[in-house]
Amino acid sequence: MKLATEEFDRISKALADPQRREILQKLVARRMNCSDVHAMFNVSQPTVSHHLKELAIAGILDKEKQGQFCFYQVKAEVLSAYVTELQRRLGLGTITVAPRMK
Amino acid sequence: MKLATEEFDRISKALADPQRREILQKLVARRMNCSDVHAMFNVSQPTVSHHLKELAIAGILDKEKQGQFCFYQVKAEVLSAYVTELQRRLGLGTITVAPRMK
DNA sequence: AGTACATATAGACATTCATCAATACATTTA
DNA sequence: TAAATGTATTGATGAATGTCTATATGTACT
Repeated sequence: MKLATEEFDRISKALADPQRREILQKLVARRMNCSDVHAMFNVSQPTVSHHLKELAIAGILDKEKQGQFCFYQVKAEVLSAYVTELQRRLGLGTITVAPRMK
Repeated sequence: MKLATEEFDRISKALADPQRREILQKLVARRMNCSDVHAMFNVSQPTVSHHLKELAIAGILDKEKQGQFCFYQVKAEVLSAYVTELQRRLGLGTITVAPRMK
């Protein structure tokens, strides 16, 4: 999977905010809905919703609505592609391992 | 080499700006001084200087003064450590290859 | 000394952005 | 239908930031 420069930059920006990065890390561990995430951090629900949206727009989260809940899930292939592209741009070895199963 | 969370976040931020990222990529190819970099982009010299400083503060550039020139060089071990830490946080395989020789 | 060149700093400005309170929208349940 | 719950949107606000011009600092050369 190849990332265009705009997608790459979008992901870089999405990862640049510590709060958003931490939210993402929680979602790496397990798929969750918005209020689950909200319960884990000291930010308001709209802020969580906003961060999840940014991550989804960047293409690294999948959004799945189930009734009144909205589950967010990491798109491991995109993250993997991002790291690969990052390595390439940084002149590092490009051996990237397939994402862990969950 | 292990990166603390603050260092990790600092690097993430440093990579988040497209202009700065492009400057970094040029420096991956070869060590350069400020005006060399400046000649490659349509931004002012102070802006280039600022970006180089940010990259240096983040720990991914080495600054070496030679007479009136100031050479900047990529610190490949730090970049490598960053990618490794990123993979870890994203739940991706952590096999990271040693940086290319130049 | 004085000029030219390389780089950094200071200060200003516009834009982006993380955050919040308030509210709207949607869905479930009593 | 009404209340409760989950999520998204709106609008505001303060802080961070990328960029510039002008200037300072430092170094080399004549």
